Amino acid sequence: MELSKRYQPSQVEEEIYRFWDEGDFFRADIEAPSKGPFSIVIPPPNVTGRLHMGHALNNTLQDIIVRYKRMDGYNACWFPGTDHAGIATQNVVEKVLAKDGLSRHDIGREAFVARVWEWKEKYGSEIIEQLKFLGCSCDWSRQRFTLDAGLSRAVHEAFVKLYDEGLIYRGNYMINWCPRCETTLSDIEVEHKDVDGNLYYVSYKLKEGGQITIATTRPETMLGDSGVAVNPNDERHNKLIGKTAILPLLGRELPIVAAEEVDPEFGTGVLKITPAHDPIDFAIGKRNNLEAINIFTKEGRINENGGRFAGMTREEAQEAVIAALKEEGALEKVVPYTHAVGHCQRCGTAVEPIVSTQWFVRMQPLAEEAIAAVRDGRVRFIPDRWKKLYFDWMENIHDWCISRQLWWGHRIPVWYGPDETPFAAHNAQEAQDRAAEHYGHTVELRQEEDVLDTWFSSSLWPFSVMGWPEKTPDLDYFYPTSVLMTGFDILFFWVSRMLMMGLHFTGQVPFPEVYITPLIVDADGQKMSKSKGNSIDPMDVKETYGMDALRFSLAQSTSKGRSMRLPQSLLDEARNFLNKVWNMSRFVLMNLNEERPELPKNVTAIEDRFILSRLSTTITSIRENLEEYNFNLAVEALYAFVWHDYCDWYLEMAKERLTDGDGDVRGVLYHTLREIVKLLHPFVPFISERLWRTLGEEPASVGLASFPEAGERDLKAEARMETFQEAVRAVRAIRAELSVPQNAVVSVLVRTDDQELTSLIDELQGPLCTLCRAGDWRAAAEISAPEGSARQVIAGADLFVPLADLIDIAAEKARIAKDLSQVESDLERARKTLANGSFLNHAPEQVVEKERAKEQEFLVKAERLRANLTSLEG
RNA sequence: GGGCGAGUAGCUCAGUUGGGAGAGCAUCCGGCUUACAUCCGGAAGGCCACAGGUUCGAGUCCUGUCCCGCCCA
Repeated sequence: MELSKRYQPSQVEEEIYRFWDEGDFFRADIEAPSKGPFSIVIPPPNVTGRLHMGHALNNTLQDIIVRYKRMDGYNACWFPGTDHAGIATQNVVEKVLAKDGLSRHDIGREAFVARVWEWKEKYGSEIIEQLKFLGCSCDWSRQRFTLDAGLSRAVHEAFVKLYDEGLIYRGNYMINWCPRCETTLSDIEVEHKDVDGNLYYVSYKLKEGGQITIATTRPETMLGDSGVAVNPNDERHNKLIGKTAILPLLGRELPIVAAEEVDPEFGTGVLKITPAHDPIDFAIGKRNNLEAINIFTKEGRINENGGRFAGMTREEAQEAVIAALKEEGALEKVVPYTHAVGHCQRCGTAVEPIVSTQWFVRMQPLAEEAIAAVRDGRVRFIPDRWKKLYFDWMENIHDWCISRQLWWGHRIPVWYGPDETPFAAHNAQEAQDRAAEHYGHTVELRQEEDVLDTWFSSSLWPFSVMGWPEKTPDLDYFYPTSVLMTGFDILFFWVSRMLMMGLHFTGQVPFPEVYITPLIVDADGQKMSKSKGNSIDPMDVKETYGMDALRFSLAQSTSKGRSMRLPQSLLDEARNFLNKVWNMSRFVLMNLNEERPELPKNVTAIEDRFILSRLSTTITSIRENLEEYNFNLAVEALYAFVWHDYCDWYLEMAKERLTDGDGDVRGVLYHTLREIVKLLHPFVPFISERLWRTLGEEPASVGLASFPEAGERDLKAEARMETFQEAVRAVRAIRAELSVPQNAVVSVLVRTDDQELTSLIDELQGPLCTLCRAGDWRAAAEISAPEGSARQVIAGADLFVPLADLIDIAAEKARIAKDLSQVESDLERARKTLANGSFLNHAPEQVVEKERAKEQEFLVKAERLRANLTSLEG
């Protein structure tokens, strides 16, 4: 297989994508011999979703870990699937219907749900295809959907069990209502945003004579007022307690009650009480037996309780009420005021708090165990700090409103008898049986209309995907999963609930580790979102850079901060790197032809020992950093090794040996390349797979090859190589800074009495000459600088490059003077440190020794530089 | 109002027990040295936000301030 001169990702990715699809390489076999199970469940994306950067990041990181573990000998299984996403999916299909001028009510529940399924079958796999484009090595044979039959069973089982245990109840409470989606929302589905509004000061007459002034941001809600409250400690107003105010416009009588919740600092210190539409008012109303008057229809319009305002939207009602108050002379003043308003996370509509009968999960008993699991270390958060946020939320948890007035979702498995007694059951028959037992005879039952919050089924995901409540081999083998990787935005929605449900239903934590990914933000530090128009589409990046480049960039910028950016320069860098990888492979293969040499048993050449040692260091670094989820550090180690150690130095040194027919170099070159391809694979699966196939190695997919193991380090060789590099760089610097013509061949004289250095120069004569275009390098103790030489001081030696008339003496003097001043300031700092008595007394011995050595080094270097300078004077 | 995260080279960021400030991109200089110009070689660039404190020694630890972002109320 020939390699093109440039790496062209689109061709390669398409080819490899098909290869994986046909090869079915990611299917886990629980019977296969391995180091043991390793499993991850995917955060199931919405069926309506399209891949965004958050998905790309999250799934790239999961894939890196899964591929690494699979290569490292674990029986790795990544469970994929999608989420039925109640509101989002229902909205999508309603929009489709709307094009034909239809609403879901026009076609009815059954037909509507059928339409949604149709839609799902047709379009619901787009995001899965995109995950495949991204290179995700999920076990597609185990793909699930939160609304499929198996998962529905899990939901019914969980619901009935919680109900029977008294952990699910039905009750009339304040909930959040989205008038656009026409459903309840849980607390965390409401986003609070500051809104510029007004504070309206309204005058209420007192029945006993006189008046009071009440400030409110929402005058239209006064239509539902049933009381007035003041703080009992507020000297200005507490004498009003027990009196009666008269509601303007409607003339309703409002008892004035005492409530500690009233903030005397806010407005006038007098609060109007609308128990049906404010959580605080609800509590105050309940304590004082005030009527909760609902004034809204489910579409968010004023209902019959609003008298002449009935039928108006909230906005219209506000305007009309203000106008009427003005007319009545009850509006005292209007002051601009900014306040927080809850909005539907899904559609952005302002949420209406209303009192309504809904289904709830009693959270506290569930939370306790889940808190304990994190506290005692059964679950670890990475980064660790996230557990604080988790505790804060879990310790102040509220009951979870799980009923949704939607048609798309798990219909609540509750049936009502003729007297509204609820029977929770796995199915209609069981409900009949339970009802019959209750009533003593068969009755007609009516199933609850509402469906469950989508997150209810998601909370069961880590075990429901494995077949729970059945006792399946998968569940037995892969549960608990090994790690959960997701963004912090669903820490409450999903992670904490999975912990609670996992512990409750399986008695085990669903995952011992939770790795929280950073959030991708734009150049201004803003969250990427479709509505802001500041998001980058991964599919566009696929076209321009390829998915490997995207994955590489994402991994490279994934540190342990809370947010990360993805600048284009990073994508450029990744693309360049992959092109480099491509070309270095091409170079090696061109030189080897069909040969695939073994690594020699004993290598002797310094550069061979060096590259193998550095390879070991790199392997260790990648392994350690992946174990700790330090993706950026793993990538950095790999990048530096491949580009700098292997390409810049080893390959360059190998060139001459290849033409000389050296045997060792071929083996080392090829061995290292093969190891690099394997190391690359978790990060950039497409290009590495392509290269692996070109190498013709076994097994068929590099993803099934074993991950490299680190060998011994050879510090001696690394040190000698470092000296070599310093020498080469010194001559290159001379050439560049003194503008020695590119094609001029120079000689290098090294004055040193260091035997090792002398032998090193002898041994590496060839590469020394090649790498800095020298005719020869000569080392001896007795060497004096020829007339017109450039000079450079390296560790343990003076280096002279005779340039005769090519040399610009002034430039050379300036060059040396600059070095000298640098060394002198280093020397001075070292001297100062060592002159400090407390340093000598307090610092550890090694540190002092190190400082002494530095002083000596600088001293020698300065001396030599000065000598070089004076010799140029003459 | 409370909490969390960030502030290091022009840009994006590394810097994990406190001991001579790093990378990539961008910039400047020189090169089509045939694996790669998505490249090669060289150079320049930083009171590590600010002010205190601990320490022989602080980018790193403590306190406060400023600015930005996010979450919660």
